[in-house]
Amino acid sequence: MNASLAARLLRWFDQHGRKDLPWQHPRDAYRVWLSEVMLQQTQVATVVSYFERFVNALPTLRDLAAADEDTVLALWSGLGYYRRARFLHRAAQLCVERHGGELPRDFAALSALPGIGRSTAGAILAQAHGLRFAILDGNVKRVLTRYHGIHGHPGESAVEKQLWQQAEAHTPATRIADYTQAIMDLGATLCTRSRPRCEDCPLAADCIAHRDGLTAQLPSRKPPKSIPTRATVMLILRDRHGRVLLERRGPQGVWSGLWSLPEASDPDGAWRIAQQHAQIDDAQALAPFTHVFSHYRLDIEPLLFDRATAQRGIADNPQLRWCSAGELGALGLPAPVRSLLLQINDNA
DNA sequence: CATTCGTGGTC
DNA sequence: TGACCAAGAAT
Repeated sequence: MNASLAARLLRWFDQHGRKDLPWQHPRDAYRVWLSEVMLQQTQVATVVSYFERFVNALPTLRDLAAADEDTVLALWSGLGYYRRARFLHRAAQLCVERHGGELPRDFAALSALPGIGRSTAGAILAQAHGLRFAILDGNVKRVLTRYHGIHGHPGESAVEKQLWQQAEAHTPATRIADYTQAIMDLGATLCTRSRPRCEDCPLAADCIAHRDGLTAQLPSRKPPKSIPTRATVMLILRDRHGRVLLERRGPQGVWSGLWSLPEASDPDGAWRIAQQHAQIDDAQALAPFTHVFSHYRLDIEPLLFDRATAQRGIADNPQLRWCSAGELGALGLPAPVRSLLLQINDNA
């Protein structure tokens, strides 16, 4: 009989696991939490630089709680899923109000905080405090569906329930933090979605998918669904000093809370809106492009109104601001908007 | 339970 | 080059 899955994973981890990730040194609750939230639906290679910049600017939970939202969103800008940043910020403030400025060590209190679900709460308790809680992220799902030969998309509740059950069952009594890291490392480095390196895997001996040649079929794909296409005109109002008019987006919907360009549904509407904000004489259509979200694609037509003169009264509206190129770095901007404005500035 | 949240890399 | 998807959670 083979040694337990956990024992084999830990032995493998001691030799091949990742031990230099920036959130592992030091491995305190705040840093683990921040890393776990950044890593939701986001790969390690993308997160590392964001993480280092974030903890450098806001080294402690109290620093985060005391920061203003623009600072937090600017640090998050480009990472996507901006609701994560707003939840993170709010959760930090709740910790100061209710938990003495620290993350609670209690599962219920932890997972009651915004942005912390079952898996993230388990990861924090396991990695920061060595408590026996399971995680179930994409890596663990991939490892367990293959190891146990579980069919059906992991998003289905019945499948997910089964996976949680296995995740709990495999979690050992000791070395919880290492085990948690080990199973994620296995999924990230060996048990990858395409071309898994089963020849190096410590679990291959009794892995059902490996035995039956099903590693390419598991985990089961999400049933395909077509996504709609939407269209928008983005207004680039630029004054004689090169400043551009930005508008803060509302709390709901995509890019919530970020600074973006004013939008219209068509060029005529764009002219109307432009004239509300500034005196303008001409518009120049820039090259349209498409931005793809996970649930729809957005066709963007940028319209440049150059040499605009700001109307009076805009200063009264806190959701509007004229911004120089140098100020953009301190603001949270959607990735395509930041890219667009950089191009404009390069050509001007 | 299905939808809504970004972005960049991979094949 | 376009479809797919990666350390999920909230509603």
